[in-house]
Amino acid sequence: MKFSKKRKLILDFILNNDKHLTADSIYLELKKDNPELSLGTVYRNLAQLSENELIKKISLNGQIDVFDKNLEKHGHLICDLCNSINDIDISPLEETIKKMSEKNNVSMTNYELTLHGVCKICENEIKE
Amino acid sequence: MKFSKKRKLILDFILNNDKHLTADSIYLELKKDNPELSLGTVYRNLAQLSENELIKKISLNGQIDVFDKNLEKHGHLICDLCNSINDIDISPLEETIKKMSEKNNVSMTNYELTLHGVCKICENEIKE
DNA sequence: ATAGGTGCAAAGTCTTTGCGCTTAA
DNA sequence: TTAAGCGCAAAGACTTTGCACCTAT
Repeated sequence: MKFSKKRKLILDFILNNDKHLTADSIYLELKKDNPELSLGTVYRNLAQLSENELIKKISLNGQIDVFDKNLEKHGHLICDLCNSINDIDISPLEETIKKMSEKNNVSMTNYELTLHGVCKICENEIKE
Repeated sequence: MKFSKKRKLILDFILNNDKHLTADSIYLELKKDNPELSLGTVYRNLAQLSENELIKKISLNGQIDVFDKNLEKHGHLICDLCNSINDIDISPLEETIKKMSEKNNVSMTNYELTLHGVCKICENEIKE
């Protein structure tokens, strides 16, 4: 994989960002300082970078794909109110899920867990 | 909610089918005997029926939504080879997930678990 | 030198929607 | 009767792709 200027730009942006980013949000943000950047390039790079496991592609609630710098196995919490996405540790489930796949007689290659609820920030706003 | 002929047609088809169906597959299948059926109607009915909890909308791996007659809480196994979707029992995780949401300090409303791997049928084909 | 990357715009896929007609309750 | 549903076709949202030019290696 070649490391073009655009590719570095996109990768750095993701690595230096704590949010879960959509292709479009990356495009819009980077376009501010790089007006010639095209959305197609962003999509092509996100595909390339996630194939090469430098970032992680997450298909959560259908609609929009989101990209994550956290390559570790983890779950997501999507807030019902603000739609924010937060990573959660799912190591406590690891064992049970493995057993489950054995019980179902399947050789598991991967799994995804997504919780829906109200995030801490929104919870606090309600209390006020 | 009114129970029009088309709505009954679509609901019955889902309830009498064991597969996880996409809007398009429902449309194509029903159109055979109901040539005037339109895809918009299928989408509108699927939305309506799942809002009223007669069927369940499942957004799995991003792209396409799928509809399920199984209203019980359950997980899904998507086969890496044939892309089939099978329901799996996730009751063994219930407790741990609840604890996890408490630990993360969020009021959980729902969760989804999807396993990826090789289903029994494909597994057997490989062995042969 | 050249395989791979880029911008741009067109096309693709899935889903929603506006409109005038139809139908269940 | 009338709110809700329908067919149709157009539009939306997100993503991919073809092409001619450019650039990292």
